Amino acid sequence: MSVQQTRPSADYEVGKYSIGEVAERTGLTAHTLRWYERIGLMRHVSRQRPRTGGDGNGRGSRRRYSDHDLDWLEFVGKMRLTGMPVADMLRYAELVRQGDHTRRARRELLEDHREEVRDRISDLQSCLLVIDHKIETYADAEASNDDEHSQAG
Amino acid sequence: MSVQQTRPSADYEVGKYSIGEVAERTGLTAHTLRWYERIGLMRHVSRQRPRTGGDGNGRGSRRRYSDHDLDWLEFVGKMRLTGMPVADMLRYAELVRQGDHTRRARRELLEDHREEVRDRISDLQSCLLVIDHKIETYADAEASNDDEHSQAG
DNA sequence: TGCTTGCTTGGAGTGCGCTCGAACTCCGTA
DNA sequence: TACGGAGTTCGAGCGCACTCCAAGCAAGCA
Repeated sequence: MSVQQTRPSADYEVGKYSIGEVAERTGLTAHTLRWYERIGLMRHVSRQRPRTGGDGNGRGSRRRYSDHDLDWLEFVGKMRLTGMPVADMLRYAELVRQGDHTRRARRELLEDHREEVRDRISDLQSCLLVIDHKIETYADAEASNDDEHSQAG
Repeated sequence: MSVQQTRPSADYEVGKYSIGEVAERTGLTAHTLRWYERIGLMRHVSRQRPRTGGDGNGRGSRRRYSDHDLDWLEFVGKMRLTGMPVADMLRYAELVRQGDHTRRARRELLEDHREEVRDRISDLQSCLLVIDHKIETYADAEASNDDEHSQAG
């Protein structure tokens, strides 16, 4: 679940999972996984070289996702769930690729996003109160079997 | 703020506000207000009859929004903010138009939506923890000036 | 050898919620 | 009477985040 800075296991970067398996695990479609790679939201996923030769990059070569890839996808999934635009995630991904000296920028990006998420939560909570109130009003009206004729509602 | 079943004031339904005023008050654009009406998300807004005659419905007649319209727009705004799809709000609006016998259906629709909002809030809260954790990790790394070379992060 | 299943590519298409444009009308002020 | 500004209509266009398609490749199995 965690996206860590280092990994104990040596095969953390080894391609193990087909696109189908990853789709199933992440809930994303294979289409979306390929699209993420195409737009640069994921680094280039390693390919399985076909037995019939070639360098593993021609048509017909297959993606093999590593645990590292899965961790990244999980993180991306969380960010998407919080409504971070793909463009911002791309920016973050680029910072990661640029190396350690971008850590401060990444942290600031996340801090800005955290503020947005907090705002969003409080928006939702205040809307929830409105919904609760309205449901209560309906429940009361049903209970008392009244039949007033307002259009508001 | 409230969308009530009845209103004390007799002019609650009287058209008072131009589309520009309503746009300013609600934060929606005039385009969006007209679009809401077109798709049926608002009842037909009353029109100001031009002095040169006509029935007030030709090209050039102007919308006049009432307080009732503003209340409805505010409610719609809340629902939009919580991510209710326009199609669902349309369904709700149609139920309102159909009259009091649809109150139960409306309540159920709102209850379903409330569940979604609650789920959304808890999603956001759990994502917030992940973001917090990640920011902390970055802050620690910055504080200790370390320079490990992982790609994850 | 053929068949099926799963994968590959680049590019086109989709659904949502607006957003904008063109051409026109009305109203108030000079 | 002219002009600017706000409003009208219908319909086309846009940005986002996918989603799908056509044509072809690869591997397993009968």
